[in-house]
Amino acid sequence: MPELPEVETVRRGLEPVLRGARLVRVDQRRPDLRFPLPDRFAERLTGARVEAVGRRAKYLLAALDTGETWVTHLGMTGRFLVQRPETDADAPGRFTHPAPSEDKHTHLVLETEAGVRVTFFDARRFGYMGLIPTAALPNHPWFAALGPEPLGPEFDAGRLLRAFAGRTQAVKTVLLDQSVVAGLGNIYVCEALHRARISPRRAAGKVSRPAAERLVEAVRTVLGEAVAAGGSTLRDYAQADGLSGLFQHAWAVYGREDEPCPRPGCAGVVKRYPQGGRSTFGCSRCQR
DNA sequence: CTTGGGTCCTGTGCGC
DNA sequence: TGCGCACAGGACCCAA
Repeated sequence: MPELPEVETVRRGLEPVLRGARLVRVDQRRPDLRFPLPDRFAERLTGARVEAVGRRAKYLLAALDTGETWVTHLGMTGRFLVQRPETDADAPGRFTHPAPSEDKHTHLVLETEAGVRVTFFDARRFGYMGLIPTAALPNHPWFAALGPEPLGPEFDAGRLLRAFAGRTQAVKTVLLDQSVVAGLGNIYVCEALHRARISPRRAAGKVSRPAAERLVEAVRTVLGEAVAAGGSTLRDYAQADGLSGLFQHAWAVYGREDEPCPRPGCAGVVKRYPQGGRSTFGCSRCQR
């Protein structure tokens, strides 16, 4: 999936066109994504004005003037496409995806009063959406157990150590638990652990305080740099404007099996191995 | 309680 | 060229 940097990048792409915009047309193409869409979903969106476009963990939040928030999780392959008619006419072929109306993976098409079209695609349909009373968001099951935002002030070594305490599970696996810290996924966990020189296989409960401090710093740096680069562009992911993020070129270990470890002075090689059914990338030389 | 494994769904890229 | 299989950013659910 899009992890935190990709979701934040999508948020930044949607905000200029959705904030303050009234939704005048909503075309819902199917009754469900990963889960059933809300009852009368299109009707409840139609006519609403978007007051703010936010993000919590990997969730996009569009607060509506109806008192509800339209919540989207992109899953693995969910994408938004923004089309401004005047821009598209000047830049044909800018979008790598087929025209929304022709694509079988187009599930939702919105149009704002200003004539901007926002299309949601999701080939694998692991994504999901909800319409939740804004006041009830913090108590909703999707949000109630989420851990701190990794780029926010609540994420620090003390809190991380408390979450790790007593856990024998590998630190890599624990970091993917959204209740420990919210927003990391497979790529950025591998990147952060490499930067912090911690083995993905180390038991979470055996991470020392200095290592936890390095880890907090590494998570912040990796995510911050990725956000600044517009996220990583993966096979099924593009920014809301159809352009590419650049961070995939900055990956130190992810997708770099058998390449030399990029850490200066380290003679190791990047290895790939499964953990919990997913691929981990790391250097066995400098990560302990 | 934690932990591991299967599950949802489709597309792509590889070896044969 | 076709076929089967492994694998892909997530996270829920259940059994042990």
